[in-house]
Amino acid sequence: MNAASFYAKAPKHLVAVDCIIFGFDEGRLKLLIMQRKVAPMAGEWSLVGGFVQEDESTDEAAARVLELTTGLDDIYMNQLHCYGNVNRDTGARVISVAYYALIRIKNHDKPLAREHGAHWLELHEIPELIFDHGKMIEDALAALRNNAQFHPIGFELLPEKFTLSQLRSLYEEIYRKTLDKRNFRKKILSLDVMEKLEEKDKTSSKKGAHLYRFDPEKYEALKRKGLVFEI
Amino acid sequence: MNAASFYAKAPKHLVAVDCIIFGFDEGRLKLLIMQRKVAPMAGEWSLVGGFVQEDESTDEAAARVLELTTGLDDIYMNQLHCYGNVNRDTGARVISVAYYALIRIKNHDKPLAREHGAHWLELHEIPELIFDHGKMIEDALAALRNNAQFHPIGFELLPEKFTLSQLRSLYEEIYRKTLDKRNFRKKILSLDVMEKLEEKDKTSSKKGAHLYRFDPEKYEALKRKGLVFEI
DNA sequence: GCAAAAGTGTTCTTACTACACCCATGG
DNA sequence: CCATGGGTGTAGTAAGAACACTTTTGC
Repeated sequence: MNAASFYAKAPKHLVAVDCIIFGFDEGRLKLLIMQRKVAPMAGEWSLVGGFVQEDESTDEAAARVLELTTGLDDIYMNQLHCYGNVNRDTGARVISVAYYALIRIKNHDKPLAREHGAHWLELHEIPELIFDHGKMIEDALAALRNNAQFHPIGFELLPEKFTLSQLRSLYEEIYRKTLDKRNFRKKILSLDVMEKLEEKDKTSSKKGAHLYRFDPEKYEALKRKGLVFEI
Repeated sequence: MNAASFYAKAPKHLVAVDCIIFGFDEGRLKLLIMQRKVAPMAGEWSLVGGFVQEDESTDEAAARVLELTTGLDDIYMNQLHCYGNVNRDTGARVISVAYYALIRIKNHDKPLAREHGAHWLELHEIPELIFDHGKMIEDALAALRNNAQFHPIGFELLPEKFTLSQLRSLYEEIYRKTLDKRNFRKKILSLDVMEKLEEKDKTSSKKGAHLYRFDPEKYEALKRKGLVFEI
């Protein structure tokens, strides 16, 4: 077989990207989902997605789709899985590559999201979704849990400056269990990957809590020492 | 936009699967790689792969491709990652979904593999591969290491009956470090996921070593107790 | 002065690490 | 009888889990 027929003989497929967009606000993990605009399943709840174009990688397609609904670029994004069942999309055979993104919910373009019919919902509020999108969310949550344990990705969900209480309640949300306040502080501070700021946050207590900032250089130093971030 | 044009307007892509096939033989981790038959890059070393057909899922395509070269079905296989860069394949734009497979090297159909120009090579013998296949192997090794630590997948690479020394040397290969004999035995036996057989294997010692067999039911019992397999 | 969240240490238990000798057997 | 790999136990150390009170300050 020559090269031309090798490639020419092979079938072509629609390839989509779907984004599981996590945010953290008011102490709760949230997901950005939207109401589908086209048939089949128009009006039903769905993840944010789109087709991969000729001139873009799947990563680029996911970033484009994300920016279209949130106005954000340069955000943390990870490929989750490629969903390739023949009948997963009832409108046509579509292979979908799913990505999960972690965004600072305060930073996103709220009017733009509204315009696209997108809404932030807490995990327990998520309605039934089209196709295999429910499974995608389930898988993304599992991946987020695994990933958060050994990589400093939690910080992607918090504002740049945050208190230890906020950080702890984020991990409590991710792991769905309460964490001992003293042990958590001891552990995260022992890793020495954050800078302690002079400023205090007084929005949630009269005493005020110190603000911290994740320091990528300190994290690199930790890795150079051969130690692993684990929380 | 109506449904017809929504799907019709989207571009279609060639979608391939590539398999990183791990085996374990003579105390060494090995990979099955082959010499490519078609241009471009004919004759160069490559992973085993093929195009996803209209009527099969990506998982099915990977299983088909694997069976074509090894004669084996019902083998352990995991999706690794979808590689979607525009120019990753120099012959055409091809999106590739990579899978890694763990096989019992003794069981595969050797003549069939030879017929396809496939060879088992140790990790340090792997030549430069076409496209991004080298990166795929790197990623697969990292995934194998992560996965082996918390899931009982090592057993997929060993014969049904194996000695503790074989099991330990497999983990030494995967982790690329020596493991203390006594601590390893203590740890793996404490998990209680293997059945100790009466038979002994005398091929590598005069005294003979007890054979063990992985017991999926014992593993399920471990999980029910809320404990995690970790080695 | 009191409510509400911030901040702080110690003890106990458990799991991992390091380490060296005897055993059984085929040749 | 000896060379070879199989098999075993203990002591020290480090990390995680459990747990309660004092501090600050706005109202």
